[in-house]
Amino acid sequence: MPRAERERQMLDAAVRVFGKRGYRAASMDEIAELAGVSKPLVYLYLNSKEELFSACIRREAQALVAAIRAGVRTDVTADRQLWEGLTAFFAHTAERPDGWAVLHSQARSGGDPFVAEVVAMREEIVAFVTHLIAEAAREAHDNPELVEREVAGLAQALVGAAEALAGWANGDASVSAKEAATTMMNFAWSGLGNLMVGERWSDR
Amino acid sequence: MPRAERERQMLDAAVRVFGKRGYRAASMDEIAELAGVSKPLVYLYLNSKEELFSACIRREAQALVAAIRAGVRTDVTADRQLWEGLTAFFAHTAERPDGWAVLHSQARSGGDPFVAEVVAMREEIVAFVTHLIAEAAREAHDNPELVEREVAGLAQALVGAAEALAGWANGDASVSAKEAATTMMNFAWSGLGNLMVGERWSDR
Amino acid sequence: MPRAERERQMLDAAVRVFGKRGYRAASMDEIAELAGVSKPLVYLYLNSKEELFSACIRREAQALVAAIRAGVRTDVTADRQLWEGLTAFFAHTAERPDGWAVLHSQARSGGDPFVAEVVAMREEIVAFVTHLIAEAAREAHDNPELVEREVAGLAQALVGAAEALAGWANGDASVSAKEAATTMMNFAWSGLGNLMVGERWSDR
Amino acid sequence: MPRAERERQMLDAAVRVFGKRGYRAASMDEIAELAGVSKPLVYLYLNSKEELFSACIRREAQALVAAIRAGVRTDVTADRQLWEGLTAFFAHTAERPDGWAVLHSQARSGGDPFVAEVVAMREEIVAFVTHLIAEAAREAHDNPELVEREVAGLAQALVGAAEALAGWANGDASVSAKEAATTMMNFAWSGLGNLMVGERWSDR
DNA sequence: TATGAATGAGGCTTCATTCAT
DNA sequence: GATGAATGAAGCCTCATTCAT
Repeated sequence: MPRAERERQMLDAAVRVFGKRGYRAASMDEIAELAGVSKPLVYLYLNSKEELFSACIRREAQALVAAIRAGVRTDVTADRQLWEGLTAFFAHTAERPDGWAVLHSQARSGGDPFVAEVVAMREEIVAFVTHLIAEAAREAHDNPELVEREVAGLAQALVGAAEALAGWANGDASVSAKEAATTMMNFAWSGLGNLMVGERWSDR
Repeated sequence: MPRAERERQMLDAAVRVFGKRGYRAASMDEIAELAGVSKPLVYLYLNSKEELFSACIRREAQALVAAIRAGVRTDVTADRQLWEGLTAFFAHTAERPDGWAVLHSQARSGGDPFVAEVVAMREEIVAFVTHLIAEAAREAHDNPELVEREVAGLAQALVGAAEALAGWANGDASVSAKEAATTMMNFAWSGLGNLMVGERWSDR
Repeated sequence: MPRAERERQMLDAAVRVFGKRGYRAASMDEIAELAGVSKPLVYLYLNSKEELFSACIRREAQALVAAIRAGVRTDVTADRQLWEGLTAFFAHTAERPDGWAVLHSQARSGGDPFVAEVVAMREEIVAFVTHLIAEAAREAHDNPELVEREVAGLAQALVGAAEALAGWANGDASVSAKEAATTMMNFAWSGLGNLMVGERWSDR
Repeated sequence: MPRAERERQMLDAAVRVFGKRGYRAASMDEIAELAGVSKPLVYLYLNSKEELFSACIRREAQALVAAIRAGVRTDVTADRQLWEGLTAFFAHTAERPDGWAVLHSQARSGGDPFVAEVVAMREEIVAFVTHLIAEAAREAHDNPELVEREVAGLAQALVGAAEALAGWANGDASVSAKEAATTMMNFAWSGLGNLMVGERWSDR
């Protein structure tokens, strides 16, 4: 069997096991068995547990970012772009729960090198959101009161909210990607205060 | 030395080590040494690594919930209550970073029993937020369109956003609890759409 | 059982196993079993295979040097001192064959850190021999032709000859320490050329 | 590429790696890579690590013995023959340091089968030296006091001294083969006692 | 109350070796 | 003649946990 395919099998297995057990609790034995190969082969191709975990993080991070990019059209209004990005995000995390667990839960507790890798990906998404907020401000004739520092906080909050909703939507509640995205837009775009008086965000 | 104080020392050490290393990577040796006692004593008082970690989670969860409760007056409007709760939350997590790391990062990757414990605490906070949102809806003459299922999502999103902001405020950026809470209120109460046109939430 | 005694047991076992098998081929399992303890205890007391081997080298080197020093009186002529030192050396290596194997055969093939340690010990002995040769030159009214560089070579040769004789005397042939020392003196002090014409060195 | 040349390449690589790392620490991977061939080819030609190491020992041992034989004329006096043999020995070990390391340091710590092989070579050299000493005794009208057992010891000592000088001359000090051989002759033929009073051995 | 001494179990990693092409 | 792909076996090391005092 060619090397590339074997590597994919191994990464699939590793993402599954790391996602369920965490970095430390996962055992190379279990990963190798799930991949259907012997342990030495895993080491021959991926060198060490640490590099294997890094490879998982990188693969899943790139897949997630790519999915979001693919879901967003660039010739629509900022709020619409945000909605599309959120929809793609919820759809992707629902489709690959173990990959999402690796990125969201496990990479953060594995120590500095892994945290750095997942933080880099998160920064990319945060930057995208920040850009959308700035775009929206321009569309609304540039609100000068929105200082950069505050925008950064808003973007962090928005991403954090989406992350939390992803866990909730794919877990206890069973909510479609579009529903989750709409909830996010009502929350983040319209704001609770407006929701109280009946104003909602709508994708039409 | 009385047992209660010894136990507190051990829990302090355990929270510190678990917070920094994670459940699996933490070693009972390091905890005992940091606590200044011998390992058998740790086992005598706290039985096992698993129970010790559970005890840490419980203690930190109760402390966090108590801090939030203590910060919220009940005789003010719902949005004001929310602001006070957020302020208390950010202040507490800034004061006890290791405790917050245990609850937020480490407990989630330690396996089912621990996840359950921290989920229970989170539910308590989510319930409080849910209650506030319902209260607000009542204050605004009961907006009948807000169905329960959607409120649940909104509460999850709000809590997630706050969690993300906590990490951001105490980490890279250095933001005071009040600033963070204000950012949250602008984000969650006013909504980005309104911010764009210059409408902000204010605590006055 | 007190720690000091356990450590001695472990070092005894380690010297035996390292001496027979060499650094790489020796297994911590075999050492622990021969010492009558579990492997973790070996690690608790001696940290790693590398440190354990170093400890063996140091202990055996010090014992050998001490034995030689103890066997040499300082108030006799240089050739007599040399004879006494050689006798002590052959007696000691005959008594502790595994220790001698560690120093002579195994430490040299274990890599730089170990080589350095055994080289240091050898330098000590070479320095002692060098001193004796200089002393002898003084007793013979200071032969000015003996330049320092040549004395160094002579000392190396003498020590090398003794090392080779030790292996031979304790191995194939069975030769007493005194016989071996006498052979060495005939060889090194009188020289083959003189032996040919019947002149021997004698300890009387 | 013809088989003979490929085998030579492999042995060259193996001698280099075994000489530097020792038998156990050397890896077939490194040897194959240094030889520029794939591992299965090494096995096809040389069967196993053990046989490969044996082949290295045999090749280097034969080369050393051949070099010594080639350097000694048989129609000169015994001491002159000895001097020529020593010169050839020092020159050869200086030229092939890895080969000498294999024979001197590594083969001895690799276990019985290898020790036997290198001991056989050493015996050959010792026998040659023994023969020279007997020859010298005959030249000096047969000193009857030199019993066979003692001659064996003297030959061992002489060979050991030369081995030690080889390591010293090629390592720390930088001494030419002729200088080293002369030092050896002063030491072994004249004896320290005579050196003290100014009598040296000379090759003229 | 408190600890020095000790271990069973398990994980990461490496290596000599072979097979199918 | 030559190799990419693959593995059984074994070694170093760590850790949660207990016992005797």
